[in-house]
Amino acid sequence: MINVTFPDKAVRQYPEGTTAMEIAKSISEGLARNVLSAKVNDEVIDANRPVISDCKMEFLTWEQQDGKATFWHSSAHLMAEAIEFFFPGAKFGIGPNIENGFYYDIDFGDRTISSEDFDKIEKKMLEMARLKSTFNRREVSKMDAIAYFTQKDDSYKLDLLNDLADGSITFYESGNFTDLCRGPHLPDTGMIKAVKLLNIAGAYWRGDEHNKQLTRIYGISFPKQKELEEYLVMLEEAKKRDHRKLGKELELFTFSLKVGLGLPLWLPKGADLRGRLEAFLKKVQKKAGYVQVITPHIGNKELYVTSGHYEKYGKDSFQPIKTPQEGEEFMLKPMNCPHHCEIYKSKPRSYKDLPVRMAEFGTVYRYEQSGELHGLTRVRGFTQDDAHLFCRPDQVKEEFIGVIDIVLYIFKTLEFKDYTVQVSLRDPNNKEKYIGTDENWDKAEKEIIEAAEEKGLKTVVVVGEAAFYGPKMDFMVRDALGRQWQLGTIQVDYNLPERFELEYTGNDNQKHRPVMIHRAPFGSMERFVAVLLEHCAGKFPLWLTPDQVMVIPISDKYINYAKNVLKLLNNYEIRGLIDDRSEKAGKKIRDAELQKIPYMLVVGEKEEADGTISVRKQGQGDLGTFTIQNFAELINEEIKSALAE
RNA sequence: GCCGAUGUAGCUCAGUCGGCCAGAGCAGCUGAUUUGUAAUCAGCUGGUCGGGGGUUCGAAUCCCUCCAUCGGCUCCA
Repeated sequence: MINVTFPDKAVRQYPEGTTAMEIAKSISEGLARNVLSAKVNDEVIDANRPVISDCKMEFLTWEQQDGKATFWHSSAHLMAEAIEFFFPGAKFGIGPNIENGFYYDIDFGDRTISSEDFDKIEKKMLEMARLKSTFNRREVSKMDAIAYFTQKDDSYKLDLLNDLADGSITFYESGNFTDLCRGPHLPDTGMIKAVKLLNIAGAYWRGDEHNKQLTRIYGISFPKQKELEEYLVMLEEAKKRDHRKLGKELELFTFSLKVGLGLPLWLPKGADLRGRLEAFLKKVQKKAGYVQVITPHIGNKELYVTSGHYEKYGKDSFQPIKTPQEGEEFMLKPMNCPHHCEIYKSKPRSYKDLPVRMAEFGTVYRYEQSGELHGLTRVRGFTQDDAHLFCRPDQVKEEFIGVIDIVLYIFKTLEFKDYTVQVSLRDPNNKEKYIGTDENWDKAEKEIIEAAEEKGLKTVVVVGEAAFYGPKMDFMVRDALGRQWQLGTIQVDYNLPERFELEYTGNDNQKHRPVMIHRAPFGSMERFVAVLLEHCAGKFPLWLTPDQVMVIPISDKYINYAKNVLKLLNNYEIRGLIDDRSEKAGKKIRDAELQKIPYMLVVGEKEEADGTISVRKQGQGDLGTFTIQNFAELINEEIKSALAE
C-alpha cells in the first residue's frame, strides 16, 4: 500500500499501481469526471498513469492553469491527427500548449494550407474527439524512436530526438496519431467538446531564422461549447480596446506613408495627452533630484563608434547622413546615452557631485524591420523618457532602488496592477555577444537582484536577455490581446563609462570611473500611451485626459451661458469644450460619451437662471445639478486623490 | 526580413462564379429645426475599387508584381 497526501493534508492509502483517476473515483464520481491530469510530487502526469510510491497528489481540472495546459496539449495532438488525415505526409515539429490554447508547427511540404481549411479540420477534430480515444503512453528506446520517425520521414522529430537521452523517451498514441511527447495528456479525447483554430503563421524551426520556416497553426479548445463562445466574445471585446482603433477614434495619433513607415504623427489631442504625461514625470523626477538636458536628434558617427552601438547595430540602422564635408557622417540618434556621456564630460566632476541624474525626453530613431512595426508599440521614431544616472560604485544599488520607486509610483498612479518584473542577465555560454569585463557584469547582475529583493519585487529572471552593455530590469505589461510589452526599464552599465572614459575625482584625489544607470520608467512615450490607452479602454484618468468636460447647451440660446461656464471652470484649471452645434442634447451627449469625455455639463434655461450646471458622468449617467464651484471641487478632489503618493 | 490573410469614400462595410454610369450608413457641406441626458429631417459633396502590368470585346471581380495593413516568426541598443 502507498500513502497519498492531498492538498488539504488528508492522507489515504491505496494499493501500489493505482492511477490518479482511480483515486479520484474513490473520492467522488463528480471529481473523476472533471480530472484532466494530476500533479504528483509537483510533477504533472497523466491521470491514468499508475502511482507506485508514497506521494503528494493534487487533481488538476479545468480550474487550474496546469489542467488547462494538459487539455490544450492534448488538443494539439488531436489537431495534428486531423491534419495528418487531410495532409498525409505532413511533418510535425513541436505542438505545445500556450497560455491561451495551443499550436502545432508543421511542414506541409509543397502543399499550402490556409484558414479556409480550418473548418474541415475543426470538424474532423470534434469527430475524432467523440471516439474518446485514450492517450497511451509508452516508453521507447532511442533506437526504436529513431526507427519510427525515420520510417515516417519526419526530420523534425529526429532532430528533437538528437537532444534526448536514451531511457527518457516516451511516445503517446491516440487514435491514429503517435507523437514523440513527454506528456501529460487527458484521460481521453472525448473531453474536448469545442475547438476553434484561430490563425496561421510562419515560425522558424527551433526559433532560428536560418532554419526552414514551418507553418504554425494556433487553436484553442474547451470542455464546453459555451466557453468557446464566451472566449470568442471576449476576443471581440479586446479588439475594441486596441490602441490603433482607439487612437483613431479619439484622434490621438495617425500615420502617413508619405511621412514614412513607423513614424507616428501626434494629433492635437494626443500631443496634449503626451505633454501632460511628460509634465507629470518631470515633476516626479525633479523631486527625485533629476536635472533636464536637451540634445540634438543627430550625432557624429564617431560618437556611436565610441559607444559601440555602431558596431552592434550600425548595419541595421538608418544609414549615416553625409555632409558636404568629405568623410563627415552623422547618424540619427538611436540612443541618448552617448550624448549624455558628453554632457557629463563637459566639466570635471567630483565625488561630491554624484550622483548626476540627467533626464531628457529624447527622440530616437531605429530602423525596425518592416514586419515588426505595430501601431504605437513598435515604431521607428520614438521618444524615450530617458535619464542617465552617473554615480559612484557604492551608490548603484540606492540609485537603482530610487528608480524602482519612480516606476512603481507611476504604475500605481495609472492603476497598472498587472505587470511582471523581468530581470535580464547575460547568457554565460555566449559571452561574445556582450561587451565589458566578467567582473563588472557579475557585480551589476548581483546589484540588480539585490535591489529587487530589497523592494520585495517578484521577478522573473531570464538568462540571455541582457542588453549588450549590461543587465537590466524591465517592467512588462500586457496589451488588450494579451501580448507582453516592455514599458519601464532600468539598466546598469559599467561599459559606456569605460568607452567614454568618464571620470570623477574621489576624496582620495584620484580619478575614478562612475557607473551609469540607464532608465526610462515609461519606456517610450509612444508605447506607454498605447498600453495606457488599452489599459483604460480610452477612458483616461481625469488629470490626464485631453478634454475633461463637454459643455452641452440645450439650444443655441444657451451658448453664451455655456461659454461663461467654461470660462469659470478654466479659472479652476478645468479644461473642456463646448458643443455648440444645432443638435439635440441627446445627440451631443451620445457623441461626448463616444469620445469618452469624463463629464458632460448640460445647460439650459433652468441652469442659466440658477447659475448651475447639470452634470453627467461618462459611462454612469446623470449626477444631478451642481454649482460651478461645487463641481470644480468635485473634479479637483478626484484629481488630487488620483495623484496622491 | 520570413509565412499566411487582407486592401472598395475620412470611418464602418456591401458589391467579386467578369457585363448597365460602383452602393449604404456614419462623418463633412448646405438648408430647415432650437432641441433636457446615447443618433432631428432634407438635399448635396466625396471613390484612377492600394499602385503598376497582364488576360479579355469588357476587370473592383481572373493572373503576375510591387506597396501597405492585420496575425504570427525572427529581431528589439
